[in-house]
Amino acid sequence: MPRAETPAARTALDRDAWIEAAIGTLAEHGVAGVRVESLAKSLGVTKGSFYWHFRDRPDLLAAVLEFWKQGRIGDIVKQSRCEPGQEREQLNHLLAVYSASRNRKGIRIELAIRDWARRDPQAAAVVEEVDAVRFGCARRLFVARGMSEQEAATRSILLYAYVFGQSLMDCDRFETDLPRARSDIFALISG
Amino acid sequence: MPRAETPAARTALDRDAWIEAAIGTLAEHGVAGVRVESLAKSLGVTKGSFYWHFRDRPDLLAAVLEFWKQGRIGDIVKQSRCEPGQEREQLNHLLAVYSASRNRKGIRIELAIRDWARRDPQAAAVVEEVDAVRFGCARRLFVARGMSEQEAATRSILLYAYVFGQSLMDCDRFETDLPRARSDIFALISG
DNA sequence: CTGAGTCAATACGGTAGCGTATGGCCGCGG
DNA sequence: CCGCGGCCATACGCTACCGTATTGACTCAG
Repeated sequence: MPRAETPAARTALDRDAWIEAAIGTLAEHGVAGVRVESLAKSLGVTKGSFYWHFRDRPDLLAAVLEFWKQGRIGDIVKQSRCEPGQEREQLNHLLAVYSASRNRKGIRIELAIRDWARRDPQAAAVVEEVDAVRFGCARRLFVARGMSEQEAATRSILLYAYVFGQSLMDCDRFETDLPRARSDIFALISG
Repeated sequence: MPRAETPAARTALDRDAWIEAAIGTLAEHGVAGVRVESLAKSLGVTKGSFYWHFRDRPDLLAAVLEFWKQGRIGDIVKQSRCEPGQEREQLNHLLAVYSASRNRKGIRIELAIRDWARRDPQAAAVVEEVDAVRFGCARRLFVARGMSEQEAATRSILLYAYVFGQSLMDCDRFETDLPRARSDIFALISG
């Protein structure tokens, strides 16, 4: 089976393979768990390959952060764009999409990166950027519904705090009628 | 300076010293960061001492979990006890006490343990126990204010999700008038 | 056909951490 | 004063990593 890609494209692709593998183990074991040799084994190669594509481990981690940042920013602007008048539905959509029940993998990645950010300034900067964009998107939706800037900001904080906080807990344990609880909570947050 | 303790008391004390040191680095570097040799160095001894007091590293980590569990359960029942009629104030008190602005250290420990719990069943079980007790306390306060079991449960979920979620974010970046935002949020959650 | 470029395997030295084994030191009961 | 148990130090072997250096295989252009 011949390779269809040009050499340049192959290089780029392989970097991405490493990055995606890294994100996988990041989600499962945290930053401390992404190690070049175990990554190599999971990819079926040796680290000889790794040090071809990356200068060193920090280089890979920086690439992971960049990859994640682009993905998250792209996602939030897509998920929060809506027709005028549909803002409330769109907010509900946001809550659903970012909740832990769907999107388990994404949540795990998110939590791993936020944990990482607590110790690494690079990661912290990326998380801050992503948060700022998300916050702006939510705020815009609230304002479009006629709320004051103040109230929009407050509700946006509550919204994201709730989303991330929920992902830290196992709500299923406490509430049997979770769908109803969620819709009640949505009503509280969204006004 | 002679030691006043009996040998038995000394042993117990030393175990606690290791546990507290472990919790310190747990807060700073996560579970992966608590290593017996670096812990020993920070305590001014060698690991020869460690393996006297603990069977191995997992033994220490289990002790850390137990210590934390007892502390958290004791704390929440204390913080949520109140005179009849004071329930709303007590809920506000809870929000204040568990928010990140005060209690930084506690929050860091909490987050580190929750991150740990995502990969370790032992830790997960402890977190679940603590969460259940906390949830029960909050629910009781809401019910005492005359809410239905259903609504009390829903608001309790929102309350804790907000508290933990907020500790994951740097809200200061988004909102200049944070005190006002907080009191607005409290009003939304607490009804 | 050959030389350059791409990607990976292998082998190496170095560090950090775990757990064990063993040997001291020191205080206390006999 | 002796011995013993509580507490710690030292030394060791082992594994898991990191990063480098070297070499090899395979591909293409000229």
